[in-house]
Amino acid sequence: MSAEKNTDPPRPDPSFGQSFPFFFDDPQYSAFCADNSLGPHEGYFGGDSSSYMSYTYQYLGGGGGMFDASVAPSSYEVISATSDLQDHLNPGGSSLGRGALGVVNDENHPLSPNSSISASSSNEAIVTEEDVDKGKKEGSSRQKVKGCEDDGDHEKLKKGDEKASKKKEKQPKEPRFAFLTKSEVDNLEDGYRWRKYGQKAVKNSPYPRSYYRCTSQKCMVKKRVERSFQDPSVVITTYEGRHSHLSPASLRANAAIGMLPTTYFMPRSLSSLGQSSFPQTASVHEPAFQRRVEAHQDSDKLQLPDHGLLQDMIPPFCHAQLP
DNA sequence: CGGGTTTGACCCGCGC
DNA sequence: GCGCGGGTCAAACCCG
Repeated sequence: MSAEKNTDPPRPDPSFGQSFPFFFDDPQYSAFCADNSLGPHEGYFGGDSSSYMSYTYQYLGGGGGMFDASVAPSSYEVISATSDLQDHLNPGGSSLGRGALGVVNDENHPLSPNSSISASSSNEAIVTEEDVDKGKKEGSSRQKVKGCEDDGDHEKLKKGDEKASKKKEKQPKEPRFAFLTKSEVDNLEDGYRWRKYGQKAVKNSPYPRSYYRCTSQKCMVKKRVERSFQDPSVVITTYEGRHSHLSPASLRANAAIGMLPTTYFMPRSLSSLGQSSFPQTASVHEPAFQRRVEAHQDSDKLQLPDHGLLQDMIPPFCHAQLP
């Protein structure tokens, strides 16, 4: 995509924070915590709107990061994906304080009502009910629900029929995954091809929000890109849905190095958390996750919710590898 | 010419 | 019921 036009609001000078090393060699590909501190990276994973999972992990030097260098973005730094997305989307609201990796499933909200999270580490992430309520309010927006399934038939229905069908079959929302990224460019290279289909001014923010769809046929994945009002150097990218295909970049890269296209990298901290010197926490309300996490709590290990889900949702440079 | 972007109009659910 | 605001559509435009 060649460039946002200069109709965009003035870009802040990129003030990239302290970075720390990943497993890949290219020094461009680095990441840091939202507070620019080294150390564990925290996140939340949720299964549905009434569940969530929090975890903490550390990028271990030389062990592998969360990022697939072959398709990693080249001009920005991933701060984190966030559960305080709503806060960034809601300028003026109180901050949750930390960046966090999050699946924003839902009725547009990453966390369940009455939920609270605390991560026991040097990077504490706390989500309060207040935050949840705020997020709920902010997340009151909704999307049109297409009458068509994933059969790739994007033909427009007649307005009337469309309306009717929309009202009836309220499809469950696709899971969402939000990234905070320090970048001077809004539209981050993530290995997939996107077609912009809309742009809207964001209330209380000078920065517009752009809407993209995956250009691949039959792939209904969307992403929203906007700049944080609170920190204009931060780009908030929200992915929605699961790619039904591999990313072109991933395919290219894997072909180049003779890998199977389904091979991804996973941080050592995720594949063998027991080796991490940092404490991990996992608090989960969703039963399925709860069982799995509890089973690992004694060993202080973290269980990711669903690798398949994550692989489909997370941008290719962030794919997790099946253990 | 095909594919992507721009942008105003439109749709729709929610809150008041 | 109405207005607001987020999300989407689609025609016009741009560009390689």
